[in-house]
Amino acid sequence: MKNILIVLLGPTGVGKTDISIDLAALFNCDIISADSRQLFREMSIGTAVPSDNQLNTIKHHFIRFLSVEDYYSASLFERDVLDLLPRLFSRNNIVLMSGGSGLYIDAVCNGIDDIPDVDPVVRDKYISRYKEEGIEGLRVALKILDPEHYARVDLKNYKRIMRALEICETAGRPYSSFLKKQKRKRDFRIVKIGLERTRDDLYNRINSRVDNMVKAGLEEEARLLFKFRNLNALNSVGYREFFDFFDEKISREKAIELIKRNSRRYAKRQITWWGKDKDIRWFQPERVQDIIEYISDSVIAVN
RNA sequence: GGGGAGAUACCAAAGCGGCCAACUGGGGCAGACUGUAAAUCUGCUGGCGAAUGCCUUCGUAGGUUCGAAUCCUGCUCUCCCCA
Repeated sequence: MKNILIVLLGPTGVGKTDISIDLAALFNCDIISADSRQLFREMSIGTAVPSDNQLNTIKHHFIRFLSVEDYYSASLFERDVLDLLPRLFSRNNIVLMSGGSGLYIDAVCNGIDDIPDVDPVVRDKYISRYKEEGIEGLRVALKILDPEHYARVDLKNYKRIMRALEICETAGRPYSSFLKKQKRKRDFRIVKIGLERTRDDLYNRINSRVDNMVKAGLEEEARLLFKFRNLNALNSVGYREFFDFFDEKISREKAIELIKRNSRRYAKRQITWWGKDKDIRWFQPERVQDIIEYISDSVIAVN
């Protein structure tokens, strides 16, 4: 096990991109982006993809390789990354994965259970059931189809219930029967590095980054994607708020304000997500030198 | 100078004698989350406490009352109208 996957994570706006470029240049490795929105080629300003310059210096994977109309998921990401890694490791025993999508990172590090794909017809069926009967209708159905999961899910979260129902119906057996929750063994070492800042610092950076995105033409980008507004990829901070502005539901100023707030909230959720992961070693972004040392020590420990 | 309106927790804003530590919204904080995850959902938000609870609040100083954010008086400040 002399191959190492360095995972650089942290909330939006901490400064992952710049550091990942520096680290990749130093260790001469590629970067795997673990970001569920940078996947899409039609989106770039609002998703803060690395600059052209950065993309030209370091080889990035999983950035802008899909269309917003394509389906993608954490498990596909796991599969694709695991397919790619052997090739990257054959050139260098270090690979850097950088991103903020916790579930995607989790899928690569620990694996995600095999669950059948959902039949779109079934999905539509439950969506309309939700529309007609509300969450109560979904609960009733789940209680019958999967009492075990019913006892455990957040019964106020319709997406959770819906997903379970979809699986129950397409698979013909309870959703809970698929959840093994076993960590997959990987044939490479994983070193998780988290970037952290004080809350004030982070929020200030997020706020001004949004201003910069707007200056860079976020509104125009959103306008071009307006027609895709119902696609999941566009249910993203920075776009949905502008869509509401285009619909004249809110003012432009309000939209920008909400983008900032929602970005802050997103960052908070990311921090909560990683809070319980004891394997993460946290660093202030200014301490790049410490990060480099930490990585070097890990490499030595492996060899 | 004269007349009127108002001062409520981080902000906005209800409450107008007891059910008020105080509706609601915003902001914030904390958390959940195995497939749409930049999504979806939950709790908390005067202080102390695990909790029954206790302590300090509704500009400020007094007063009325068994009891006041709510009524009365003085003071301070803000806003509006007339001059």
